[in-house]
Amino acid sequence: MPEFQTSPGMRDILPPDSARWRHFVSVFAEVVEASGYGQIIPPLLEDIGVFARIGDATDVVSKEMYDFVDKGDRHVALRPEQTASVCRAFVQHRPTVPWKTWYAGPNFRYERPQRGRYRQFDQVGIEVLGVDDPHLDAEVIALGSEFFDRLGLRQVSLVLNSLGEPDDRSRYVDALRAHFEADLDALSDASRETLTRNPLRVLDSKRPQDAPLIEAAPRIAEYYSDEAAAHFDTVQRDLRAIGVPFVLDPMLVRGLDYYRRTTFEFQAGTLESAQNAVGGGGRYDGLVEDLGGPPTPGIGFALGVDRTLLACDDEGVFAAPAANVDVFVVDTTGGAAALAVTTEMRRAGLAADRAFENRSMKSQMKAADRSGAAFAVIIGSTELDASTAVIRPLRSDIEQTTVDRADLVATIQKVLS
RNA sequence: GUGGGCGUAGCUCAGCCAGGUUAGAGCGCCAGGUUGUGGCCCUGGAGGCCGGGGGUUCAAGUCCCCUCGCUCACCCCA
Repeated sequence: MPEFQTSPGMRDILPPDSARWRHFVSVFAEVVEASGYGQIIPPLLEDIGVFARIGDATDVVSKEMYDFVDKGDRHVALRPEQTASVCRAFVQHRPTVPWKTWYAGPNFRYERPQRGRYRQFDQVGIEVLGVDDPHLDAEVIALGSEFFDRLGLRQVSLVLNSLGEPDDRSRYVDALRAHFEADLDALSDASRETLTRNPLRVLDSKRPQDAPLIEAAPRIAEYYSDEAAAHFDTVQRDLRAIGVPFVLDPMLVRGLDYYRRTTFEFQAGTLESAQNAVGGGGRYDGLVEDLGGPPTPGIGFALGVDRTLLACDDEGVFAAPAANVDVFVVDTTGGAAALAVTTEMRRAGLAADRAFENRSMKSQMKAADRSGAAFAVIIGSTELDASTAVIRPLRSDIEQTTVDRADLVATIQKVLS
């Protein structure tokens, strides 16, 4: 074992995996920028107070924060998510609304790593601030669906719920607590523990023991105000109108305290139970105010890059990695000719690679094969003396040809097209 | 934070239960067979303090304890 390895829950993304990582982000950027969203790049580090507003009842804040005191005695934390940062930025810069933003980048949570869960994990997402309109909820949700579609992932389902207005939500939480406390013995130990911190999350328990009591629990819909009910109705009608399939789940309660009204989650059908959520979001109308700004409605979602890529693997979305280069230059005369030829090709816009250390032709040809290049250009002493080069197709049975060095780049460009 | 499984070559793993001379395989890598040509085949080579520490023993990759790491699950979340 080497002396140094990646810290727990951190990992290197190596080629060729890094290529699909970049592809993922660029597809996302295409989808949301075509809908008027602009990229925001918040810092990785914020005053810990920014994230504390996510909610004391959440593990994300209470146990999983990567926080420390810096040399200036500031208590800071690596961001566990980006929504709070976006809201902080809104309060700080006061852009005109609607403020439609997207982001991509790593977040940090100090948890035990497992499949699809890392301490440093990447998310892409969008946030819209300053608009209280159910049609926006529908747009945001639809963009998430559109992205998975564009990525090529098929088995993703959209789960939808509404937590009601804050008042509705708190009346419901009270009712839930009363319901569970009336029959505390029937609840699992873990859920009893959850109940004291956040009664809503008991609904999320997957323990069979809890199923009957959860089934018998009051439903959030019974506590909606007229406004909340109307808002949610419109969102559902919108989604049907534009052909975005979804399933309602009154038990969908998202983990972060700031959610209210519309909440949703994207679940991958190929991933097993607990880690099947590849993305989630909802309204967080009070968050900007909590951070010291004016009352401002907000909605957004975040998608987990790692988990979505796991789902992509299961569906074989990224089949064969593409070749890195068009041409591989084999030079058995010392290597200077390969330098000249690859440089000329690169300046002409071709992707070209070569071997070093003056290896044998056999060795260089093997490297050419491995590179995935469509053609090898071979320069030996004969070609060097005659100012020519051999063009050898590597992916077909076509005969190799010899061309003048002066015509080499033009010829390659022609055969590649 | 809790529990299970696993740490042996660059990678995937065998060997451990029933300790015994020099620790293996496949793939990958390098070289040669092929004095100018990749893939297929053949031959050879490099590459291991068997995760680390302690213990038992004449003897430990193998048994025991501790520790670190990875992994899966719980919890929580993306």
